[in-house]
Amino acid sequence: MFLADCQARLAFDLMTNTWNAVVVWSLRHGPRRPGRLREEIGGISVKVLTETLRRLEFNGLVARRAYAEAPPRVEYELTDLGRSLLGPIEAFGEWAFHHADEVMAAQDRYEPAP
Amino acid sequence: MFLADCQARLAFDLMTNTWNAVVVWSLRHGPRRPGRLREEIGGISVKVLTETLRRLEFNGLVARRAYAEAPPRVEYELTDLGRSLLGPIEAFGEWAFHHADEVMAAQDRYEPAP
DNA sequence: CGGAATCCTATATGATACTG
DNA sequence: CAGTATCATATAGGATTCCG
Repeated sequence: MFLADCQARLAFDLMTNTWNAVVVWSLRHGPRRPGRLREEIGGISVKVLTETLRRLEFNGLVARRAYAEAPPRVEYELTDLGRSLLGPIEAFGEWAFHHADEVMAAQDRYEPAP
Repeated sequence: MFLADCQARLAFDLMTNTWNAVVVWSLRHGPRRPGRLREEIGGISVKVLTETLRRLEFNGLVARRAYAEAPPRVEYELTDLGRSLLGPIEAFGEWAFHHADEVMAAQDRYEPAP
């Protein structure tokens, strides 16, 4: 189905960035301003959040709206395309919820081959 | 549901490595030797494949079997835990299959904000 | 406030050569 | 063949500073 140069590699390029999925997910309930996104996400620098939002915008997952006010106000929200990704992302969230303990147990058990 | 330090961040750490999901997916049909994995995946170096397999092993997704033969033979296969990840991975593959054209169209349309 | 610019560091990846 | 070691590079990420 995928591997090498096929289309799913595209989806992987979208999701293998550390923050892409996290930011998409944090926009699931509606438009958000960058400052609030940073609070909700936690541990992401201004620079990386901006870069991530630009990348998501470039790929059509997120729309940016700037208002002509002072101080400036900007909001980001998911496009229809971005919302269509919430299901697959949630599938991973569900997986983690149900299997995180097994992963951690495996990590404890692990020892390198001789 | 996730963000910050919760469990789904664990799943993200598993999937945000460029090759983790690709390698798991390439093992979906059963045990594979490293050489064949490299052929099927394409574009992955020996070093990175080895590192990825070690990481998947460490997290309990993949099992390694070495046979005492000459020349050496090694096989990797998914554990039950690894197989449980195929569903979520496939969800992304399906998404890509259905939306790749929209993403590419968005990329063509994109122009940076002034 | 949003974000661009700069600098610095850590990590990821690849190519190559070498070992058992 | 499987895997390690080494080197070299590219990318990601963070911290800080400055601007409109």
